[in-house]
Amino acid sequence: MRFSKTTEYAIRVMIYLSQHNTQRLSVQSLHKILRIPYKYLARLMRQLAHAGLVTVTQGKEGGYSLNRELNSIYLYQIVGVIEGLDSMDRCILGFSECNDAFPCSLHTSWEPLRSRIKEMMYNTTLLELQQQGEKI
Amino acid sequence: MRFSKTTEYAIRVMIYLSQHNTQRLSVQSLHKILRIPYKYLARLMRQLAHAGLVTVTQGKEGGYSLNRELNSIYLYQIVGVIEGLDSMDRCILGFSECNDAFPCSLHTSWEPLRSRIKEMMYNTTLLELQQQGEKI
DNA sequence: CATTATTACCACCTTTCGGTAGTAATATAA
DNA sequence: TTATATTACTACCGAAAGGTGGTAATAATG
Repeated sequence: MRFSKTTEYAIRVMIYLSQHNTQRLSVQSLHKILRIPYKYLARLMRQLAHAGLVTVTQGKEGGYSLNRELNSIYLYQIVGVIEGLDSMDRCILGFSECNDAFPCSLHTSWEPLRSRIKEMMYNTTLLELQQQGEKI
Repeated sequence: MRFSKTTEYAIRVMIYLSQHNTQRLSVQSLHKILRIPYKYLARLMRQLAHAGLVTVTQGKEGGYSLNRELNSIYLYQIVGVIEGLDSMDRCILGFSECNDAFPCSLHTSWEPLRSRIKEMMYNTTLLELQQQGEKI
């Protein structure tokens, strides 16, 4: 019951970028600060850029920064890039046929929770997260 | 944001056993009915037996059945066998230092959801699940 | 123009998860 | 007591996730 490590990385980077919104940050510096493996992070950043969540500038002095306003980048979008959006609609037991009319045994217990999680991800932007001001 | 496939298997098997509580079921039959890979399921059943969730009888006519009353086997125990109990207390971003006093940026958003999920797993027994009477 | 700091790209490596195969041990039943 | 249906155990296989290394392309700056 968790995000993949890559999704954790993605969220952490996006939050960090939102806390340093005006700057352009290199993979090197993000790697050092967030302690995410350099090459792996480099690939991840390209993926986020490809998905349009960040902009990238090549060459010396280049790097990454957010592509849009903080309040227009939603948590579900970040998760969606890595795990796919359907990960948030999935039956907890993995049955593709599971729905309210033909529920699996866990459906009644899980559905309200699933829907709250989804709601949270669809309502939370980087602005809210940035305003939380992590202490960690 | 999901259980591992193995955890899904484990829950499905336990629910099936609870629906056929009096019987002793072989891996062969469970495999055919639930369409879980035979040898993989065999190993999983041994794991569940080792954890004390099911009892096993060897030899011809042998097989598995629940070890305890339906209302004394909790969902968290099944998940715990496969993913470990700490999976339900884990910070959503993977920070071991994350807590209410020193939260990560997602903590405030995630904590209420995490705690509801945990609550559900600690309050749900096979009895409730069996009574759901899945249509799938 | 040469140097340097960066991203881009590609191939590979390692670990974990899911899955398979074969053989030994066990117990029932004919 | 022999055949058979089961679990037990161990080793291996394959795919996916996570991680590394090297080199080319790009662009700023001296």
